[in-house]
Amino acid sequence: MSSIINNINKAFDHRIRLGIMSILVVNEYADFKMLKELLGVTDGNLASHTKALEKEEYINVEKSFIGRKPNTKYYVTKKGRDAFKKHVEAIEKLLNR
Amino acid sequence: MSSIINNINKAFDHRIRLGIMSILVVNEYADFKMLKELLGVTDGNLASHTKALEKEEYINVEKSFIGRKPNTKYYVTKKGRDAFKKHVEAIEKLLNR
DNA sequence: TTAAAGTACTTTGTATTTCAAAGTAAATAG
DNA sequence: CTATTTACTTTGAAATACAAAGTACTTTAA
Repeated sequence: MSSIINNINKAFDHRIRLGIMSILVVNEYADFKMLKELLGVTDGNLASHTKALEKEEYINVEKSFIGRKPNTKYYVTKKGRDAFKKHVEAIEKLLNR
Repeated sequence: MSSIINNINKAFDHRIRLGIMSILVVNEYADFKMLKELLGVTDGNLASHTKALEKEEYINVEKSFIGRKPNTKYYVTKKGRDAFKKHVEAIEKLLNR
């Protein structure tokens, strides 16, 4: 049952989602445009990765209008922050065996 | 062109391949059974991930018989070791921003 | 001695995931 | 106005992940 990769969270086991989380844990929030630019990904690709994290309740999404333009903000949840911490620890443990 | 996830190597961006590499960089070699047990994966799954790393020339494969039983040993290549080092540094950089 | 179970993989096919292109809708620029 | 840009969402094909089944033996044990 227990293996050396057991505590690596599948939800974070992709560079784009790892990037999203590492941005959100230090920034409190980021909007679609900011994530897109920092990560250098296409729109559709980013949307599907944020959706996956949202589904797990690791981030939440707040839609509003800034002036008359739509704006989507992403926040990490408590659950997400905790899970990410465990994930990072698991990676570090794996790499420093 | 350059983003915060740019130096993360797609070939290592999966927990199983990350696990395989982290085993191989410290052990010089591991056989199929050892990898399977350490990682807790199914046979077919392990085979496809080792094949992916082999294709990139990050590991090489040596088939022989131990007694009368087939045995497959995996070694990390120089190229693999270098690429993995860069990958690990990229992850660490990302996580400690 | 032969049947059953185990070992060490490989092959196959489906399910899931990833991704970019195209689509939508409103804003701003010319 | 019309054209382009911004800010996303939807769609569907392609790639990937995965387990189950298959192959080719070897070992156990009745």
